[in-house]
Amino acid sequence: MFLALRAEVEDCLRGALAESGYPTDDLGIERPPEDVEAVLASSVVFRLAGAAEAPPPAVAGEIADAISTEACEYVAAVETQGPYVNFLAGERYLGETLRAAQSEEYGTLDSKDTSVVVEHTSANPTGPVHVGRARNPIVGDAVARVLDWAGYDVERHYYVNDAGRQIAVFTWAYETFDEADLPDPERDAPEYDMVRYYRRGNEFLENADPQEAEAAEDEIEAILQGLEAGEEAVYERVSEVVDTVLGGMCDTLERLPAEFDEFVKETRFMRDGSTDDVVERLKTLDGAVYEEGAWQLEFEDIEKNLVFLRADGTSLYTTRDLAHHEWKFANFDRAVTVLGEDHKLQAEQLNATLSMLGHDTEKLESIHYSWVTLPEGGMSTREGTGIDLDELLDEAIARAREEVEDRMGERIRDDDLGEADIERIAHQVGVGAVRYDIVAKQPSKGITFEWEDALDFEAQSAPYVQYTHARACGILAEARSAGHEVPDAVDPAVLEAPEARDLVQTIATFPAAIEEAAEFAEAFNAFYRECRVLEAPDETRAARLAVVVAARNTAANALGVLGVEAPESM
RNA sequence: GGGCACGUAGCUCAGUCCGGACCAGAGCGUCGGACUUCUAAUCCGACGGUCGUGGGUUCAAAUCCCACCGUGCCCGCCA
Repeated sequence: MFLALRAEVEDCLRGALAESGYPTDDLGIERPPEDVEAVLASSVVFRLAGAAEAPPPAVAGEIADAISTEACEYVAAVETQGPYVNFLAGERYLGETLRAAQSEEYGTLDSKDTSVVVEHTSANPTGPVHVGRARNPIVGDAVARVLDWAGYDVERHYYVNDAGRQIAVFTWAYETFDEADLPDPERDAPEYDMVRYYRRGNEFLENADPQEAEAAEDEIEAILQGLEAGEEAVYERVSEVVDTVLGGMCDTLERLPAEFDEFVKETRFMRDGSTDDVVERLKTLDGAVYEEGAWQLEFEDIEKNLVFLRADGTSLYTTRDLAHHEWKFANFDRAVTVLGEDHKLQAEQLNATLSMLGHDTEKLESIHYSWVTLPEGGMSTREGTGIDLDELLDEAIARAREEVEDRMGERIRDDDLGEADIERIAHQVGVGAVRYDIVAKQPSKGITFEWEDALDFEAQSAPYVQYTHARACGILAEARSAGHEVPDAVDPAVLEAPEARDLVQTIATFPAAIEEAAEFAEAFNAFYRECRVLEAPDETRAARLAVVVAARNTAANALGVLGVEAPESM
């Protein structure tokens, strides 16, 4: 309804401006501050400073007078307040919102008939997922959910690096070292088991005497060459390592949950010849140069050249990623990639190159996030420093569980929560708090990991919104057992309490701003405090029950978009 | 050294794109209040800010421009 209201406001304003002979290119529509009753407002008068001769408030009055609300469905009145033109919504707006929000699908937008591939995480399969990387699956999964909600056909992809030097090192190390010489794994899971070889291999390459190191480098080089040549045997050796580690990493990611429709391997674009094909086309570009035995590409506004073919004839990560993106262009309408900030330069070069190859890079979007660091510094899989995502989730659930158990004693509601409920709530709240903490912050900002901040169970956190959902469910459960029906149609005039009206107005903006979950929860809690539902007179109770259903659906969907579970009790 | 981000209350952050009701908001923490009531993981109030610093543009700047300071990332025939 909010979207329809906004469209109506735009029409009214544009019409009034045209009538008075003012430009209509910038309508200046905005949300007014909380203490103003209007749903939408316009500061267009400021932008008319030159064209209008009169003082701003007078111009605002002139515009307001020129608007007729008779033809409007949702706009009930237009007022001015100083230079601002304010638009107030009518009963119909509330009624329609309430009706729309009765649907469990509330907030979804119509299909856009556009496919979009969201690539996220894509961490090298070298070891356990650590917290430094954890922003990627959480942000990526939330982006995919939002796009899905917004009507796009979304596919989630994990791009698997199974062709790089690190993987060749890993494969060599796995085949070379003996498990008996390795430390015990930190956890009983495949990636924790495997990462020990990787760490040992890197350690060896750094510290071994030059002759031994060189022999190892020859073996690593042979693996890279084998992959480049498409040798099946080499591919199988590498796959054993990659698939094992990746399988373990995915078990961890599923706990968030972050799941994927497809795992796209780099080697795929070597085996099907598309990497070679890209290389051939790159060589013919104007910016292509052959220097010191390697093929490179020069850019107009990027200082650094892109080497796309090594002197030994093998391809590089970005070369394969070019083939990968051409494949995306061929199969999807749009593509979004979630990447760490360390990939910024690479992403710029990728984009510039794709555009030189004749692709429309407007269809691509990348979201860069900054690393999560520890107070004492960064995290590294190779060095084994940092906190693993498994560890964070375990701790989050354990702390949430403590919290649930603490609260059991002072619980008023007698709904007999059993051990299974405690387990469920601890899981929902713990994981939800972690996700919310990550999603609530702009990806570009650095985060220093602190247990206390990541695991906040109070206001402005996932549990805050989850709690409103549980409260709404509680009311509805009581209503059901008392035999109260939720009415099909509601006369909004019955909703006299300002808190009820305010809540419905907040619910109305949800489709436009799904991330305003906390704001909505606040409105619900005010309603909860001031408006008794079950003890109200019949007609009022019915209307308020409809509001509760609307609120429950809004809470469930706001959480759903963030990928957080909505508990029916907690 | 060059490029890109980030810098707002003690702490964690909104607001910055598209300057206007913002003489800046929220949560946490601190202090004080509210459970005989549909879940107190809630609610109400108080305290708390040179919007990194200095210039500039404008009727108007946290928001735009310039310089500087601090932090992070990048500048590999690694990914």
